[in-house]
Amino acid sequence: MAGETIVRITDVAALAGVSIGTASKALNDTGQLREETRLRVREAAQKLGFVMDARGRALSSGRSYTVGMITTDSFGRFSIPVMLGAEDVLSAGQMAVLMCDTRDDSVREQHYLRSLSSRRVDGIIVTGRSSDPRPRIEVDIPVVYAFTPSLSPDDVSVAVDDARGAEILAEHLLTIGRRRVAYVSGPSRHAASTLRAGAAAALLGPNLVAPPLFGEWSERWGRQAVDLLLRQNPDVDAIACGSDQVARGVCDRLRELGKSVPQDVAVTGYDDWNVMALASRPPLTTVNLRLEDVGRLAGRALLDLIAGREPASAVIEPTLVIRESTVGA
Amino acid sequence: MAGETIVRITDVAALAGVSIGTASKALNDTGQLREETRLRVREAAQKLGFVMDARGRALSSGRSYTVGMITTDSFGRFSIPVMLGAEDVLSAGQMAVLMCDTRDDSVREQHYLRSLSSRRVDGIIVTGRSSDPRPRIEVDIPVVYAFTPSLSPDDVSVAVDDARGAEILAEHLLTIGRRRVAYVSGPSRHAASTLRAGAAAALLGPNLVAPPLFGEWSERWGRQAVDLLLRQNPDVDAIACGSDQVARGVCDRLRELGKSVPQDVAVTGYDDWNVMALASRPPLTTVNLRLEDVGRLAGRALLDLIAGREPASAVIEPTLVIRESTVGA
DNA sequence: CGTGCGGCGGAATACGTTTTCTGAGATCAC
DNA sequence: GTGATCTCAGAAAACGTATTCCGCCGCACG
Repeated sequence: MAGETIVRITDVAALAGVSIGTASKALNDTGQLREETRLRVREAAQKLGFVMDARGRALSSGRSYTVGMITTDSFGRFSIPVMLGAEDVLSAGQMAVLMCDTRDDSVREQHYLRSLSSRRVDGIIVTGRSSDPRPRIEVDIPVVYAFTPSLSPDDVSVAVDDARGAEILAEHLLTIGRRRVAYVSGPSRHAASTLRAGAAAALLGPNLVAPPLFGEWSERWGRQAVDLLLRQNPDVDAIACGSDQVARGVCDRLRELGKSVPQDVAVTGYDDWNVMALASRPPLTTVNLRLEDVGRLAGRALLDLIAGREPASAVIEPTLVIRESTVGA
Repeated sequence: MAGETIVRITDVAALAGVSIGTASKALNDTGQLREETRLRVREAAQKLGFVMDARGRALSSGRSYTVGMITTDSFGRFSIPVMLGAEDVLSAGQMAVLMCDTRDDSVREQHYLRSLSSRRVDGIIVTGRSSDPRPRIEVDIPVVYAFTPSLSPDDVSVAVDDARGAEILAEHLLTIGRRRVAYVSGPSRHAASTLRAGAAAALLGPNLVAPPLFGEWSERWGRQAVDLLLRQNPDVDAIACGSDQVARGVCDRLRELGKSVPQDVAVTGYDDWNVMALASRPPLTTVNLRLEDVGRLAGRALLDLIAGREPASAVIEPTLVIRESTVGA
């Protein structure tokens, strides 16, 4: 175990009394060998503590068993769960993952693409900060886009269903009997932001008391929005927010004004970011984007692509998470 | 550019009219070649868009130009900045980084160690969730511990100076004239937690109005702690907290009780976690752990180790970040 | 008893580099 | 003009594995 001289497949073959080609076949479950021979080789490998040299394998098989994970997000709040999910299924498939944080810099992106190409990775997963689509990357190996879909419909993307998330929350508010709903969104320049606001508005119809308010992704904006809103619509009975951060600000301000949540006003967030959704008073009803599932699916799709199959793009439906900000404690 | 047939060093050599060995030397700045020859080869490589095949290189040079990054932290709040810093200097050194998230599972850790060993990585960076030391990993290649130091003093570790961070904050509170200070810490089972509380207490001396309070890393605990504290010591004029989360809870509760921060009570956090420190009302004075610097230093240390040099362990001193929770707005 | 066939394992080659060793030519001292 | 010294570049041997043939053996069949 601790006798640390590196053991090659040659050594395994010698101990098992077979040729090195045979040893290779035995260890990889390829070729046609008697079961007994396979076993003998495996035992020899076991005994010697053989770990295959990935370099040799990569060179001769043409497969590096390595994939690149490119993110523009510096491993932020959204890309991390995606990466964890992807890494989970990839490493179960014996793939190693090279991390590439481009920081939204195209020079760095080029650098990483060269590095990955030089390493002959079997494929690439691309993810990022937002669910807005991005330009495709031009390489001739398998690529899967996760969370941040590709603009090109020919690419394989695993996205989240942003509109559906907003609808789920709107339905929930209607279900619990709210009829005077307001929508407090993030910045209008985010496609996801307007998409969600639009979907919610469409579903709420006349139950929406005012046009969606656009601002920023912050608690401060949530607090400001409450003031704006109550001035025009003092009888609002629910506020759907574009993010958990905004929702938390909304809750704080409502409490300060003596309105009780959810009795007077129900509040919903978006994202199920624990540090916001659970710390809020009261904890937030929100939707969970299932980003780990997005990552997992993307990982599987990439494995499929590498194996020569043709996975389809997919859209993951978020799930409703009900907490005390909409249903009485 | 787009004529995508893979180009090998052989092709470069042919175009430059030299042997493949010569081409290799020219591209790697090794051996002795006429400058003109080097140039000729480089131009040929340029023209053909040659990118070196890392597999061949790894096999024949013994260097994979790849390092493993092992974290127990699922890429959490602490490990991420560390990884970004490390990745920054490593990728500048032409190293690729394999990500390995062990999720605190020793089975997964073994799996990753096998994978890294199989890939013949040049070195490993180990990081994690807390600044508490951890057992070393037993491999015979260069390893540097970042943020989470190794228990063994023979290993190279880059750590944060936890005690010093607490002292800096305590000094700051004394400097602004506070003389009745309380300390609200995290869980006592965290070494870092007790270490910081101890260091602050020692420096504050008689200016500490009560023994440190231990609880958990949450806003809720911060709010509870305020109630406990004011019952016994209604005249407290500063509360130092074990984390920004706790401090935010403290601020919220103080405000609810009609105490103004910082006029009545100054509050300090710890970690400079933006989403807490900046969102708090008022924004928190805290210490920044400089985790990216920790990562960068660790990366450089690893490069040194790989190059055969002998870098020393280091401790990074946190910096004070002054905001409105201690100095009047 | 010869022919063909199927199951099994070995030999050889390929993968794309780096690196060491060797030798050809040029330069220099005498 | 001869031998020694240098400068440069090529030939060839690694590195560790996968894979493609090829041939051997034993068996069934005619």
